[in-house]
Amino acid sequence: MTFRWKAEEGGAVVSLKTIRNMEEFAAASGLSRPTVSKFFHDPSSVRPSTRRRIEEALEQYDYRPNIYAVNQNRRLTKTIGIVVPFLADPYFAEIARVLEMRCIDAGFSPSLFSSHGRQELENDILDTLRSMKPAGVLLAPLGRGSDRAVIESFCANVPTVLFDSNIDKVGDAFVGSDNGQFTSLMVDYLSRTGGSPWFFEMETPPNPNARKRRQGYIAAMAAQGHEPDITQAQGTGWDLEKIGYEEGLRAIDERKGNCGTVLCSNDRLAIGFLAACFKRGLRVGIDPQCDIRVAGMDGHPISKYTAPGLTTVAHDYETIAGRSVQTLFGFMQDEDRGTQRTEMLFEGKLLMRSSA
Amino acid sequence: MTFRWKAEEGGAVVSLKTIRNMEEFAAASGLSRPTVSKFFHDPSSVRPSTRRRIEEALEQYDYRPNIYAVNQNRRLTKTIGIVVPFLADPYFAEIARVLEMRCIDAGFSPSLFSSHGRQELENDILDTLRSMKPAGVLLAPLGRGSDRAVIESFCANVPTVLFDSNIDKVGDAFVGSDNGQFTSLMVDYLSRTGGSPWFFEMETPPNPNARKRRQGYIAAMAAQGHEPDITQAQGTGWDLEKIGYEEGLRAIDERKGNCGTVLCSNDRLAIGFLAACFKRGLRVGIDPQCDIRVAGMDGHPISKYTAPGLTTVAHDYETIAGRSVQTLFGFMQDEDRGTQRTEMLFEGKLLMRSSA
DNA sequence: CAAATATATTTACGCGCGTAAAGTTTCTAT
DNA sequence: ATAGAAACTTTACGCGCGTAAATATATTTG
Repeated sequence: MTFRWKAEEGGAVVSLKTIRNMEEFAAASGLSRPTVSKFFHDPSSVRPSTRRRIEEALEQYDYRPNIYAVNQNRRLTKTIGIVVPFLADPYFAEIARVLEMRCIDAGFSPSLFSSHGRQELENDILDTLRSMKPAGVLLAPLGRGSDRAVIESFCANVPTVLFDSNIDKVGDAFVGSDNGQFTSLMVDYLSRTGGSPWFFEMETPPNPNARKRRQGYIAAMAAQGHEPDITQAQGTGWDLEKIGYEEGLRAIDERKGNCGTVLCSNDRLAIGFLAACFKRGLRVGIDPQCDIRVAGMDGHPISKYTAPGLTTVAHDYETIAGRSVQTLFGFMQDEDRGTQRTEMLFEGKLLMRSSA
Repeated sequence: MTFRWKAEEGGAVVSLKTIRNMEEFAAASGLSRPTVSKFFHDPSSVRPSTRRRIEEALEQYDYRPNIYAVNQNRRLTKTIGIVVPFLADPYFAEIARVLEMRCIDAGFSPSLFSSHGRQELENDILDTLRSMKPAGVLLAPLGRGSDRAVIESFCANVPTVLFDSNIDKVGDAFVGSDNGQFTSLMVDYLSRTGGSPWFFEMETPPNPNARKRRQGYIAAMAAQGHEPDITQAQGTGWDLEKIGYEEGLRAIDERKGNCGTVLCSNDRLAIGFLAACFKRGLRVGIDPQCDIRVAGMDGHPISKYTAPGLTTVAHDYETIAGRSVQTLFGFMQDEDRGTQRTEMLFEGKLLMRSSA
């Protein structure tokens, strides 16, 4: 038996047995194991005096129940899985951060995963996650790159709320941004303040929202009686600034400086495009003496600090995160989930800065 | 007992019992549980013919051992903890990504945590992590904001490699960048190509590397016979671009346009500073007709796409990640870890772009 | 083909905890 | 004070798997 010695405030010394399990901890606090077990399940479920005794013992011995033993015997754990397609993307980093905080505040243990843009990793993650018996999962799927069958079967077993990218009829709910509104809002603004924009996007974007944004652009232009004017960038993967830069150069050259106003499908593309403008000596901004106006969409954390500041439509991060978690919690209680699937779309907020 | 029916290719139908545990799975594959257990521990430890039988059964039944039961009975798990101070910072997002991939490739399950810049969360994470019995932990501590005692006691129990921020004598090893070299390299370059820089940093930076960079700056300036010229930005937290922007405006105004060359303590600060320059109408660049040269340090993913491209010193991400993981694996085997602590510092690479 | 060796089986215990049932003590309310 | 409820203790089983020991079977070697 191991002993360690701990100096008390008064100078007295008390022998502290190293606690190996709940049995020993219960003995140390002068209670029975079932009572202590009850306490860890819900501290308010025991008598206040009992609770105090346990909490005092807890300070002395810093014991924690073995999570593996606990989780083995629970049907469901207190874990909430959070899966994003690409964590190195600041948008997902930011929303994951907010989601994590909300889960922690609600007394759950978030477990964060990134698919790193790869289908086989997304599948592996869902496989792992299923075996973790999570209380629920917040999933932003790869989208285009997802294996629908895998995600579908996963959602059949685990309460899941999809966010960011929707997959038709999969999961208990979807929470995301109204991409159509994003584009129509921005097209409207750009048209009023200068001229209607051409659209700069990827031909094969990694994220399916891009498609909705394109459709939104086309619709918004049509509503104003304009022909859509779309330039598609080549390239695949998540290195969006690079693609925006390189293909931006090409686009600028093709248009021979006659650029007017460009709406980029997302902020990272726009950031690359801004670099391309700088490279070609184009002055960017809403100011009449400038050569081109550039706008983006997403409200990327850095968009405020580009030169010039990027005019964009920002996701409502807080609301999306809040509603995702809240919706998930609803389904976690619900016995007969799967009966009705809800979709929630939130509007973006126009951030007028000096680039357009 | 639950049955489900599965149509075979030939049209034949086979009854598939739902496998509940290793016992049932062993029965289904016509083997004993201990043998199957051995297989999952190491597939090559059973006879090839046996292995084939299990793998075939595995395809039919997609059974996975209960991770909680497995981990309860193992002294150590196959988990590797990865802890970063702030995941929404692209530098940490990027290095975490690389670390994760390396762990996966080595057959481990990375578990990713962000302290979100808060000490109490860092402590909680370490607490959780300890109870997870991880094989090892890769820890980038908050640094200044860390609770030394907590980290120390954690490292005493778990093989831990610190990265990014060093804490004196804590952990089995430290792997990071040589911040002194970063600054001396940059000061050297800037002095040769224009004039020696003044230094723009935070007064109370969230990351302790900032201190080393300041010292490096002072030393490098002294080596060239110059007086150091340091401007300290106010503000706390991780919103570095904002601080760089707002305090950058102040610094520019104080210097009345007479700015010369500025070296920012890190790229995010520099990005904010660039925005401040743009706001004040200062032309940034190495070109003689520009008003100011701006340099940063870190090799931030976006630094290439600022306008103008940011001259900076880049971390050797791949090497740092690789050596961190490799070092950790070494200590994981080692029985008498703790005898000697190693520190590895890697040099940064100068990225000459057009901002300085 | 027999002996030597490698591999599998059988049996059994332990891990740390959830949880149910029955009995005992403590609290609350009249 | 006393009944009744609430909380606790005791006892006991189960979860799914790791793992050790003894035994049985299969494979390799000469």
